[in-house]
Amino acid sequence: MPPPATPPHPRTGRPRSAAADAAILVATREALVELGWPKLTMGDVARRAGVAKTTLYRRWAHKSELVVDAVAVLFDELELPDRGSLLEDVQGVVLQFAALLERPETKTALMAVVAESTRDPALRERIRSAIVERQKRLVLLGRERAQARGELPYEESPVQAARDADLIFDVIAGAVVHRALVSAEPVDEAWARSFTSLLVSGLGGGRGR
Amino acid sequence: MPPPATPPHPRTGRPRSAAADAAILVATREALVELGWPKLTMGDVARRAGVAKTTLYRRWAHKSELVVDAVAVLFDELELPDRGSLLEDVQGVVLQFAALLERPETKTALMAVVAESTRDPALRERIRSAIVERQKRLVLLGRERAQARGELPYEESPVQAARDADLIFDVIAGAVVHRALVSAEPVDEAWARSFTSLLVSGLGGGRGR
Amino acid sequence: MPPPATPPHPRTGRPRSAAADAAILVATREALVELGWPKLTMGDVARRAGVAKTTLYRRWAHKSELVVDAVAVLFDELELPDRGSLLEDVQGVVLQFAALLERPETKTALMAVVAESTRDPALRERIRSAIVERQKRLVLLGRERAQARGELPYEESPVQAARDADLIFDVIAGAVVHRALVSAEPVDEAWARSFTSLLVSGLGGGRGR
Amino acid sequence: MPPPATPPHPRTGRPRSAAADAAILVATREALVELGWPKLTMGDVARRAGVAKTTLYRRWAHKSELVVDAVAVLFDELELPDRGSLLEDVQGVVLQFAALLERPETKTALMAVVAESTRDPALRERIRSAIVERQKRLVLLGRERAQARGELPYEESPVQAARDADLIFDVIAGAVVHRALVSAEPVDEAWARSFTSLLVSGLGGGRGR
DNA sequence: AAATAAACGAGACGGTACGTCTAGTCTTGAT
DNA sequence: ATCAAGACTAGACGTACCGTCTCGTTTATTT
Repeated sequence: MPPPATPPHPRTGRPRSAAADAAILVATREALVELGWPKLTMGDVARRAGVAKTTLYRRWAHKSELVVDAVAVLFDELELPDRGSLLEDVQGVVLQFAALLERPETKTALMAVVAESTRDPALRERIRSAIVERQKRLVLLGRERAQARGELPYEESPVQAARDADLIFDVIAGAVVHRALVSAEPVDEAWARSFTSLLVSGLGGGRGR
Repeated sequence: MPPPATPPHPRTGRPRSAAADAAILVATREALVELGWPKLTMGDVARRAGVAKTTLYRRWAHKSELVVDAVAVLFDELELPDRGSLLEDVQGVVLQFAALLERPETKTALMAVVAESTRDPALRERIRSAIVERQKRLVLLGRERAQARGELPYEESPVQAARDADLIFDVIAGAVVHRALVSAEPVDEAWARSFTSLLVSGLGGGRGR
Repeated sequence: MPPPATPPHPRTGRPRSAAADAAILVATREALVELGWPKLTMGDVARRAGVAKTTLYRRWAHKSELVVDAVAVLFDELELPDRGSLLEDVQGVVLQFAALLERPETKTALMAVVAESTRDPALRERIRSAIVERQKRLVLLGRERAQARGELPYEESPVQAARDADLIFDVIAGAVVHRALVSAEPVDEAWARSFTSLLVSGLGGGRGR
Repeated sequence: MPPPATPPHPRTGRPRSAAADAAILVATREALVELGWPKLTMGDVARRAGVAKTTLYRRWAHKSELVVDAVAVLFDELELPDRGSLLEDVQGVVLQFAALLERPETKTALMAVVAESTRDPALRERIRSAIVERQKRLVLLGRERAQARGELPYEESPVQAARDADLIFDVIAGAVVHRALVSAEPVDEAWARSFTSLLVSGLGGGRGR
């Protein structure tokens, strides 16, 4: 996330410190771990980053935008190793995602910024572009593999393919988030297996529509 | 919501005003609609309810607990009218739930209190008992009906039945919440149909297992 | 200076703490001594007084008003002991006033609030009522004594008497302040003698008008 | 005001802009008129002068020194036209001085820098040399004229002459400043007449000593 | 009827974060 | 070495809100 808010006159004057950018994001993650979202303050982040509050506000207008940028990078660590079958691939990504949501930075921050975003379109867009859209790649990759294996048919239209990917993303991410944060129950291997099985075979247990 | 925090000596002295209880919850929902979670203040709620701040804090220790109670009652309005098939029943509850999440009170408050609860076990418990557990009734009822219709088999063990209900609840609620609040896309009839179809038949379209 | 700014509804609610009033004024004088006017901050005064900033701002809207009230009481310590002659009485009060202006609280604060008052009529009025008008008593007393001793004639009209007192006050206070703070030279016994002599006898050395 | 702070190596590199010097002082006076001392900011002065803040700080180390220099030149406009008698000469200079103190630049700035100077010896010296000492010329000139007219005796020793001039300067300037800024009453012709009369004849009305 | 006990409205209290502002310094590229 | 531009550190500003407290008052139950 190097240049979060581009300055209007990029030529003249002293350039912005890239070191400050990085230090602030690191400090934000640290503060999230130690304090959690509600006790994280801009002043504290500045102090941790060894930076003046002005420097922080010059880049991020609000706490929520700063936190989105600080946390987004963690989501990029998610991977989809080929485990041989659709079922096992989904199961793997579910557990990875659950582990990510167990990290104190993300656990405390994700729902908070989403909550904030319900009243702030700019923040909503930032969440979408920095987190949501980027992670759909996992769904696309998983489907490609399953199609190559013959586990799933090839989509008939690209429009429908995109819609399906969105749906599957909401179902997987939504279920894990809801289990982990709302129901506040562990997302362990057993749950992942049950969920994956349900997702692949359906409520009817694969006995038809 | 009956008296939320029972006083220690319930016999003597002036009894608590039931009118205040109600006025506070109404005022809280009003404030949520107008201001949203982050700008809702205890002082403002007290002013709207025509009540002193003391009266408010005598009943709810924190802003988040007040909001949970104020919002929980809205979830009790969810119903599961018998529409003749499992598919249509799920579709109906999905749309109802989506409509509820479109209301400004719930939209702004639900994720906020969940976010807060990641660091506050008491709040987590309050959310679970006031919202999560109460709404699982919809899953249980839906399953009973489907079993009666022969659309679903009867569970073999009560333990497994409970686990399955939890799972299904997380999947349905999670998908809708994620679609509506995180992806910030509309939960319309088309999406509800696709989602229901996926849920009932699975990724494999009913051919798998 | 107990009630600096009267609250609008004096009956209801928790009454203001008189202890806070006193602690704040003491803390202000301490801070003036240690830091001087320009480095005195509202937050620091609050900290010293063991009081929240809110409590301070509830009573004094601006730093300058607080300082006027904190310093005014020091001026009330000025006295006019009867030393037997007009010349010696004036000399005595000049030295007392000079000693007061040497104290770090007053030295650093007096000119600062006067400077501020050039743009703030309310502050100007506060200075006038809290300091200027109260100290004119010294001129009035000194004149009475001199008249009783036959050193000065009785005034013909009360209006003229008031005007003369104002004039003499401005001359004495002005000269001492200018010598001490603007010229920044010591106001010692020798200077006090010269000044008194000039004041009583005039430039012409008493040889006529 | 020639270059206020001489650079260490006056030979090499780009020479300082004399236009900047002038523009800064003009801008400072403008800002004083519009905003007054407390709201005058270095950034604003720089903007008004069309100059970078660096350029400003290269010449004046602190806001107060800049203001002293900007204001000092106004005091040089004071004159002592020969009005024929000591009494009338003093009266004239009193009214001129009062008019100067009525100008918003000086009214707001003079007491402010004096206040600042109570804790800053360098500033005190700058005020003394740029304002106080320069204006003593008026006292010296007035005395010479009065001596030539035979209204005042010639001093016996030059040391005593200097002391007397200092005293008279403090009395005149102090009285006018105190009347105008502390008592905040108008210095009009009537007051000037009363004051001059007191100064020349003394409290005893010329009968004393 | 009087006494007791808790609830009530009002608003002051300590504490703390907010986001803005200014002082004065530093870093860039251009003159 | 100067300049304009603008980022930088440091820290005060005055406001807002939280959750607690201290008043005087009200309303019930218990004596």
